[in-house]
Amino acid sequence: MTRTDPLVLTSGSGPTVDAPSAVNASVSLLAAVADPIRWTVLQRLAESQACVCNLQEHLPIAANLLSYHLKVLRDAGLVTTSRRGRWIDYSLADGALDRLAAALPGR
Amino acid sequence: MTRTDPLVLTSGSGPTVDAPSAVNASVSLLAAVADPIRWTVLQRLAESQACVCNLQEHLPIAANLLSYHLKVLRDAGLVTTSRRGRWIDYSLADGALDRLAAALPGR
DNA sequence: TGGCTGAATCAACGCGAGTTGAAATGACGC
DNA sequence: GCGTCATTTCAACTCGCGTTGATTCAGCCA
Repeated sequence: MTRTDPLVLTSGSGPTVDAPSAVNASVSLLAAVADPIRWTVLQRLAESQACVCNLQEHLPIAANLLSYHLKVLRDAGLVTTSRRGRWIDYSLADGALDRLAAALPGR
Repeated sequence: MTRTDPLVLTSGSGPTVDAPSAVNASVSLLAAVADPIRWTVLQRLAESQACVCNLQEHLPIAANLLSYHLKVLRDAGLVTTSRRGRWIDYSLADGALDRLAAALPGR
């Protein structure tokens, strides 16, 4: 199980910053990317937006499984959707790559 | 379960790059960071090296649990160790932050 | 309206990561 | 030698993520 309680940290210097919220935000963002399917989807969306059927052509997985992972990316705020007739286009959310880079430790 | 079989991708353009290995390398690297404890350890090691006992002062977790997460970071090649008398110092591996940045999708 | 397609949702299941407690290893001082 | 401290390893457990199959929803066309 991934830790759910606060995980209070005592920073050596400074007014005891309650890092947990910032840490958990970064970690949940990184966890959304730390999956081969979701990583591949983001990589592709970084090139250009695409509808689900288009993403599916390049991923040998069931449609509902892809839909599940797309929902994870949506919940993480990394991708946005727009319906185009019968299809739904997915694209990278504004600043998604910047948010990811900022979520890495050591900065 | 996280997918273990190849996950063959068909790239729309180019000579059908067998991305799996590159994808899995990036994903496993990101998975090592996508944990609050390991994220916090890396954040601290990015400031300066530290012995386990030092890390432990700032993390309200059992010693063996910290040791487990340090092993994960070691196996990921993100940290290195050096024994100093009775203590073991952990420090960021060379280029660890660069490797992490390069593991993000969209580049 | 009806049937068809693209996509999301629901209800399960299985396995593995994270956690725990106890035992083992290694290094120092007496 | 013995005892203690710092750290790792081992065995067992739990719980959640990823996966699956079936169902539901939304939009198009005849």
